[in-house]
Amino acid sequence: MSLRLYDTATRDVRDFHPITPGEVGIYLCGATVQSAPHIGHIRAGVAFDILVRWLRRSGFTVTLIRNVTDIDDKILAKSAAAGVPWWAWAAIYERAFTAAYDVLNVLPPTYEPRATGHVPEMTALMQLLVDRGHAYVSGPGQVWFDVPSYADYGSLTNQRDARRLGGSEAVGTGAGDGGAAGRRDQAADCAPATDGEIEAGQFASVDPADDADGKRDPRDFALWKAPKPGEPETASWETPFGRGRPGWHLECSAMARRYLGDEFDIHGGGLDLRFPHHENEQAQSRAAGFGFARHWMHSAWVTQGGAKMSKSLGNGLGVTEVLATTKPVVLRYALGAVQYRSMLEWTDESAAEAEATWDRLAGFVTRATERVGDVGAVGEVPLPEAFVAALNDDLNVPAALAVVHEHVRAGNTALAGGDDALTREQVTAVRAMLDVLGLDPQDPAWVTAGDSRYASALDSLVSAELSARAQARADRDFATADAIRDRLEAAGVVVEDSPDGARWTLADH
RNA sequence: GGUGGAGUGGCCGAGAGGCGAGGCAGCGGCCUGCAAAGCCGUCUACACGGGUUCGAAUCCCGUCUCCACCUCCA
Repeated sequence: MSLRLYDTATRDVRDFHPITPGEVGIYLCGATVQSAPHIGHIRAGVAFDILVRWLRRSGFTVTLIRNVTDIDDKILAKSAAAGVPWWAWAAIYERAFTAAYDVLNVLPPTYEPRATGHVPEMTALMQLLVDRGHAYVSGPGQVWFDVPSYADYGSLTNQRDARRLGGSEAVGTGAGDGGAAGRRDQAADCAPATDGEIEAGQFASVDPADDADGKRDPRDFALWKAPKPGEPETASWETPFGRGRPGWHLECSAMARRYLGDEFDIHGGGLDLRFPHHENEQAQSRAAGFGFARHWMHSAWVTQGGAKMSKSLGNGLGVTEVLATTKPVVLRYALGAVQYRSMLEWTDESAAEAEATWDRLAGFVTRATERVGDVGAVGEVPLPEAFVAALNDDLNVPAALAVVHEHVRAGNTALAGGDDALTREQVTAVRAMLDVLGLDPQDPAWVTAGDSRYASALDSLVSAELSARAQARADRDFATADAIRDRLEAAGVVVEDSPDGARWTLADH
């Protein structure tokens, strides 16, 4: 059974076959570094990290390009308000994103290009579009993509019929079959009464400067933006079309081509990027003559109270904020445990549940490892068939975790029954599976590095207490034994008795 | 108005025509001096109304509710 992935463009799950056998090129829309990352951003990072890990585990060589948008309207506005150079502002948040990805064990991309470093590539792409009649210059530094000139506009998100705002081309193209024509007519029938209203509402919030700058069709979008009064000199670049800065969409088309070629396998990002960002990217690249992405993947949001977490709503839960009360590995578990196309509701309860479940998984691995010893690297050990099938089915992580839990149960039973061979077998399988999800409890990423002298001193002290407690228990002096346990608990040390004697761990909180 | 998605047990969350996913919480039991951890059992659900079928959570028709995108967003 091979990998099957949902494709946003075709709206179905289908077999994934890379252009070059054995190699996969992925372009992932990364952060616009204008503010600190919230857990929604990181969910996307984790979702695609699981994809990358799974592809690699399946034998593919993966090239992951995740961009950084380090120039845009909000970066300019916020940095100006703060009295900080825009490039310094961008750098602050780029570091914040990198730190968040790292702490959650999101593997670094093969390369992480910045928009500002790719002006030549963007200029070349614009030139190509102008030459082919798909872009026009309305003034110095102001370049637009000509939507009506590109008949296939709207194909990614199926918006063709809806976007009649600028003229008849998009509606009139193609013969279409009877059914499609019927649907169009139906849409047209109920349109006139509300058309004007939609149009007004639709573009009410568009920057007035854009309209004033000679856009021919309301749907046309900026490839290059002329500098606005008051913007810093450093925020614009010289091009044959005049001085200006990149439009949001152009950079991704240009960088994807630079690092992955004219056509590549997978383009990913958050669901909210589908339109207009990805629709526009595809239009630019295909109008320029390139195949661009063959497969589109979009991860769903993290919500709170049913509402999407977003910068504009201001309800984003910062990664730093969450990590104050939640272990990084638990946050990763919580963000990764739901299938990537499902909304993930974040509550205190969901975080607590993730912690309880994680403790069960990690607890087994810890106890089993103490019993049978470290089983070593698990990156190559065979994975249970059901686990493989689950991930091959559009990365069905919940189903894959069900397999993990079955093995944990079998492992716990083996552990309790003293069957070391079986325990070893199960802990190996459990770790191998969790490793694919970036959640191997023995992964160095999750080990809190501390001064080993502290650990060693603490172990000596706790061991002494536990020896005293063991003696008290042997003497059936349970009052003393329990007092020792209570004292340790008050100090944040949790004691668990087992047939092999007492073991201790540090409490989570 | 257009486009896309969702409604599953107390909660989270897979599944997508027949063989009870899994987890969390609760309850009962085993184990334990007591706990903790673990194991076993238990709570048998698919928004609503029709229909198709030997059989529907799953397919079809209709209805209701919710969410998102269409403007910057992961």
